[in-house]
Amino acid sequence: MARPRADTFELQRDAMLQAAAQLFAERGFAGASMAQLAETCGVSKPLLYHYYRDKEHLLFGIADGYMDRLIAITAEVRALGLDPETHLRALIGRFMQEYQHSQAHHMVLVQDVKFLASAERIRVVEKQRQVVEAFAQAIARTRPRWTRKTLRVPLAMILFGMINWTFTWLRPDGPLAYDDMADVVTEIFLRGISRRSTDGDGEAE
Amino acid sequence: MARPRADTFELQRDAMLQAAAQLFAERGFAGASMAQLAETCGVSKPLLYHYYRDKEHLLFGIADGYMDRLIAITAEVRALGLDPETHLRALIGRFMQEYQHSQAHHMVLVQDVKFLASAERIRVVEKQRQVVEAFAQAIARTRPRWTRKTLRVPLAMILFGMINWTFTWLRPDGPLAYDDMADVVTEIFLRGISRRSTDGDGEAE
DNA sequence: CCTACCGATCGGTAGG
DNA sequence: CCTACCGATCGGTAGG
Repeated sequence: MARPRADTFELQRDAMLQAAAQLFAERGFAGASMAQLAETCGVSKPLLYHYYRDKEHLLFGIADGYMDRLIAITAEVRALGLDPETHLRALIGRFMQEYQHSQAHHMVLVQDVKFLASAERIRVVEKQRQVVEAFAQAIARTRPRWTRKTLRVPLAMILFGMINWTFTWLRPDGPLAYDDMADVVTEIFLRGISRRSTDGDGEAE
Repeated sequence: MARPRADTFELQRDAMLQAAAQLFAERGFAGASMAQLAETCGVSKPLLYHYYRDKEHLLFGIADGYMDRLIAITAEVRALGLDPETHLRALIGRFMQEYQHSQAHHMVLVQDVKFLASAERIRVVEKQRQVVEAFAQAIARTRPRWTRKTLRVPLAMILFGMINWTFTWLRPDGPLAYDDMADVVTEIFLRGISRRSTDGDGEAE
């Protein structure tokens, strides 16, 4: 009873975060103004500051919340208990599905995290590390015998390159579907890391 | 005799462009100030404006000049007259070598081209299209029989993802050498697109 | 939750 | 009349 508008509060807060993600993605964090954002949201600038302490707090909300979503996906897929190759396929597929609806959030994550203060930036980077680790593990499990330890993370980053770079060219309303892209990427990557490739030492079978 | 300091002029101009690339990469175009740049260069702000009309002109110089460099590399490799697979290997290798020394330029290209006015942005994007086309052609030549037309450019973008994403994680002074990364990427990609993969229609052999 | 403002700094240019 | 360059400050706008 003390806070009858709690639901509305959260909805309003989230709507502002979505609008901020869109604006930051378009103009960059430094290039976007709080006045523009207030206008987009149809509220006054002071009201914006009622929901978020400052501009950077909006940025942190976007990046941190998005990373929580990506970490949740890795956990959901892990809970399915799939065999290694199906597991990796599922990870790639689920991520591409998420990307299709999170273009703004992802662009903010890539280009604007550097504007966060040290403590907040470290929190976000640590969550990114968790996601990379989930992929590195999934990759390693498909080729348990040969993967060189030094290539564990680089292989994951190569895979992330293939799917994350789509933010520069793939459009949700374009001719190539995200699901098809996921299939193509999965095929290329699994074939690419198959027996003996990318590995020259004695651990190979 | 009329312009005895022409050489100095070009050197000074280029030094400013390098410093601007570094600063824009670190703080973003909108987040970097001309005062900071002038200080970094050890010159007055008005002198900066003597060499470059305005802030955006610096940005255009960085992006356009860098694209000229990348286009030149595709032309140099093409002039070698290599067989298809060696040609693609050479392209990847030469690009990774260039990337090792052009981190700032590439980050500016990816994150700040949106700040260019329409005409300048279109000029840069057109040069990017030329580089993508050079890669798409090189890829298609390695698998002349089966590559679906709809995947021509997407395959090139997948390859660019693998090498361009390195700007988010690979360090020139890190444990993994750029040359080794080029080898790993080339291996994965060539294996990945080998016979029948990523293609389900009758054109496959 | 608004109008009305602030200290500071922005990109760009004046006179000399 | 050109270039190369300075100290100081312009009109506007940023985050708050």
